[in-house]
Amino acid sequence: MTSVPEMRPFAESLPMALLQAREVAMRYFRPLLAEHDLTEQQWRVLRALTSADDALDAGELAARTLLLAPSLSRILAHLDERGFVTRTIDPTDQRRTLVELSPLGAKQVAQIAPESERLYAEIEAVFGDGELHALLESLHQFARKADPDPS
Amino acid sequence: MTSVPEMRPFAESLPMALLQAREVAMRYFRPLLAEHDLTEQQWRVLRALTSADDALDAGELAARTLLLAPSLSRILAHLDERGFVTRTIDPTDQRRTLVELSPLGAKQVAQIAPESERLYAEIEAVFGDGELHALLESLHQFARKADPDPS
DNA sequence: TGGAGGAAGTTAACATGTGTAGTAAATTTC
DNA sequence: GAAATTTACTACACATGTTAACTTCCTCCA
Repeated sequence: MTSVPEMRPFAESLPMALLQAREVAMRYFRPLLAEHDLTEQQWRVLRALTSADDALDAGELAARTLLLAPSLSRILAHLDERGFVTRTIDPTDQRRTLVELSPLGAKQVAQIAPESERLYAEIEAVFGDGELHALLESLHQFARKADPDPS
Repeated sequence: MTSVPEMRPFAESLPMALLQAREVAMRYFRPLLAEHDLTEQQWRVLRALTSADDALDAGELAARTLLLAPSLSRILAHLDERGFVTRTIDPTDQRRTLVELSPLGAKQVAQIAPESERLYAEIEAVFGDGELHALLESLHQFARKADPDPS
């Protein structure tokens, strides 16, 4: 009989709790994104570019969207095909690719944003405004303090 | 000029905060899993079976690991090949597949568990024991209260 | 100054995630 | 008791996660 040493209950582990919470949150947004034929990751890219309000190089964009470079590369190819972003080589450093939201891409974001905000407000309402902000603060603090490699 | 309506800053959104926090947490465990040639998802399955301490049907296992049935199906095929789990048809309900941790699988878990617990303790130490428990409690509460479809 | 070493990005290969459709066994319904 | 429904799993298609290899370009220093 191979007995397993004491481990905390699976369902109560931090990684599972985070995954479960994210799953719950994303259930609000998935139908909206599906309506507009956007994956979660594609939306993250459009969102990050909107928030940056300027061109970003691929590395910076990867960091902000928490995507790996190879994934981002493919995603950008798709978004470029659909006309939502433009890619240009940085003239000051030709290794870098500058990514910018196109007018069509901005239009797409503008079309989705209101409904997205409505869903976010729904989450706030259900969970409680104060609780949500406390959770966010706790998450940010965790990311700051626990990051083993704050690159 | 297509102006985008007010949206909360991308980096402060709940889905990104959850993703970022999970990313930070997983950075502790990935090297350990890689050493043992296990993906995150495979480990979730082994962990869930260990925690259950009994055979689970595929549906229940999918629910507990937050995996979709098609993903779980493939993962189980791989774990079966490696001899970590066994799959048998439930004699009392032949629709169901019962999944059980094999002795070899249990041995594998037993080999990883101590180091995993050590890493978990490291996170507790860095972030603070109280803060971590508060965060976990908040995450569980969010999952309970905000789930739009508590199946 | 030019070549070694490093950095940025892409491509490739394989596994998993996600959604849709299909299949088989059990259950329900009439 | 047979058709319709339910339940669980499987098959397939496409997108992403992950690692490694490769290309091109930049930096730096002997």
